[in-house]
Amino acid sequence: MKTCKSNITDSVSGPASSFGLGSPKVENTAKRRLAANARERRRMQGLNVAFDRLRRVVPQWGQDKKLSKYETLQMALSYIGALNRILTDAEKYGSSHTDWLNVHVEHFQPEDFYYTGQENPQEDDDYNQAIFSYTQENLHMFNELASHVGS
DNA sequence: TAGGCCATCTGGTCCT
DNA sequence: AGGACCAGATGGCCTA
Repeated sequence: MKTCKSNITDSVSGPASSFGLGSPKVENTAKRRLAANARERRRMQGLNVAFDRLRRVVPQWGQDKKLSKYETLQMALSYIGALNRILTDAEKYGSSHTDWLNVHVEHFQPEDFYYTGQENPQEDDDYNQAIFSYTQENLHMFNELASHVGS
C-alpha cells in the first residue's frame, strides 16, 4: 500500500528544514528526528506483525477480504468470549461427558457469540450489524471448529 | 468521487 | 538524554 514512502528517505520538517542546515545543534535535532521516525516505523511494523498473527488465529468466516485492525480486535474479543463459554459449559456438563459440545453446536446463536465489550451494546449496533452481515452466514464454521475442539 | 483503511511523520509525555 | 508509546495530521490506495 503505502505511498508516503517517499518520505522515508527522508525529509525532516520543523527546525531543520525551516531554518536551514548548518549548525550542529540543528543537525543533531534533525538526526534525532530521523532516528525517532525509524523507530516509530519499526514499532508500527511490529504491531502489524502482531495483528497478522492474530488474524490467522481468529475465525475469518469465509471472508476473502482481510479483516481490518478494528475488526480483528472485535473478532478476537468475540472469539475468546465464545471459547470461554464453551469451557465454562464443559465444566458444567463434566469433562467426561461430550453432550455439552452438542448443546453448543445445536443451540449456538450469533447473539451468543458476538460480544462487543460495550457497556451499552446499543451504542455499537450499526457496526455490530455490519460485522454480522457476514458472521451469520458463516456461523457453521464456528460449529465445525467447536466440534474439532471437542474431538 | 466519497469514505474507509492504512503508513508515515511529528510533537508531546512518561519512563529509565 | 534518549527510547517507547501515543494521538493527531496528512496523504495515498482501494472499493462501492
